[in-house]
Amino acid sequence: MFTTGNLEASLPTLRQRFSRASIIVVSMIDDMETAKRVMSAGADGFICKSLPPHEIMAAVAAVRDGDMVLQLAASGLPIGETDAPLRGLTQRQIDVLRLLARGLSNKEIGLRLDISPFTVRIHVSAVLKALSVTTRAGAAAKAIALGLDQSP
Amino acid sequence: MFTTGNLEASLPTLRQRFSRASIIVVSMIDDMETAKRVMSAGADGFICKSLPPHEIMAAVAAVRDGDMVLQLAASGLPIGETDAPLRGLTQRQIDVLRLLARGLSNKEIGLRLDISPFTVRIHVSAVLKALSVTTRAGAAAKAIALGLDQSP
DNA sequence: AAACACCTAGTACAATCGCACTATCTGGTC
DNA sequence: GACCAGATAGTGCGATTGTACTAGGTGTTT
Repeated sequence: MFTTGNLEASLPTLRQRFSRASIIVVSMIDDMETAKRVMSAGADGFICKSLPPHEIMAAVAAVRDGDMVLQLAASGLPIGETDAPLRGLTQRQIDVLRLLARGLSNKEIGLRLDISPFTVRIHVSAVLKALSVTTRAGAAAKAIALGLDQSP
Repeated sequence: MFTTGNLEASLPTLRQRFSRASIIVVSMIDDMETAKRVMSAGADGFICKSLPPHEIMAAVAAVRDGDMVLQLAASGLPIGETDAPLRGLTQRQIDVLRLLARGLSNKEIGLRLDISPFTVRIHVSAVLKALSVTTRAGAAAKAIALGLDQSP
């Protein structure tokens, strides 16, 4: 992500040095001509920063997934809503996540919740998938960010 | 990379949804207070866009490598390292911990810091011992509780 | 020079993790 | 009844983790 101005000159170099990165320009400028020039300079996306956060998020996600995005406030077409990550979690999964975020192993969580460690693994896998992470450290970080570190 | 303004509100969500990404804010605003607020919101770096392109490039590269960068045009001081609220940890251990707390594996951390995964394990073990935990999920939780991913 | 702290890199090993399956039971819905 | 979501429990397997060693390099301190 980037902004225009002097930085426009840096775009080709950026594109070259970080050829595998996604570059999305978020600018206060809401002008199609500027947008196209920026895209030509090597950006994968251009979005006006006056747009609501969830649209910016959607644009970032889209670019990360390989899409090219060019979205101005004047011609703003909606993309999608960002859902709260906790919405998709069941109560049991939250129970597991809370203990996971304290550093407990599957076996320890199982003892605490009085279920088999195998079952804990099922819940942990679901939690990782729901939070879009692949490790429990990442899940713990998100759990803390969501305020799940409080004692039950 | 990002810009301030409305986007500041998007940063926590961005940090959450793209927990493994590096976020560097490039802003026309050249103010320490703003910079610190942005860093607290989840950015890995803040740099004034009036700075010359090569400095911006260097900042981007540094952030990609795991450093935290806070660089204003006015106070030209090059880099504001994360001053350790984590006593007993070396700078390298903090580097590792910060990446660990985002869910990166030892291999990924090694690639990011350009060191062997074996060396990463050494640092991780030291971190776990220093934080009195036995798992990286617990370390991630403590790291966040200690404000590792924030700025004082 | 010697001691110390730190970063680096490797091997070895047990334990755990994460994923992909199958399977049963319950409760709610169409 | 059929269907589905959720919780439970298990096996199998490759990858990862955490610990315990050895070992070389750098830089600082005494």
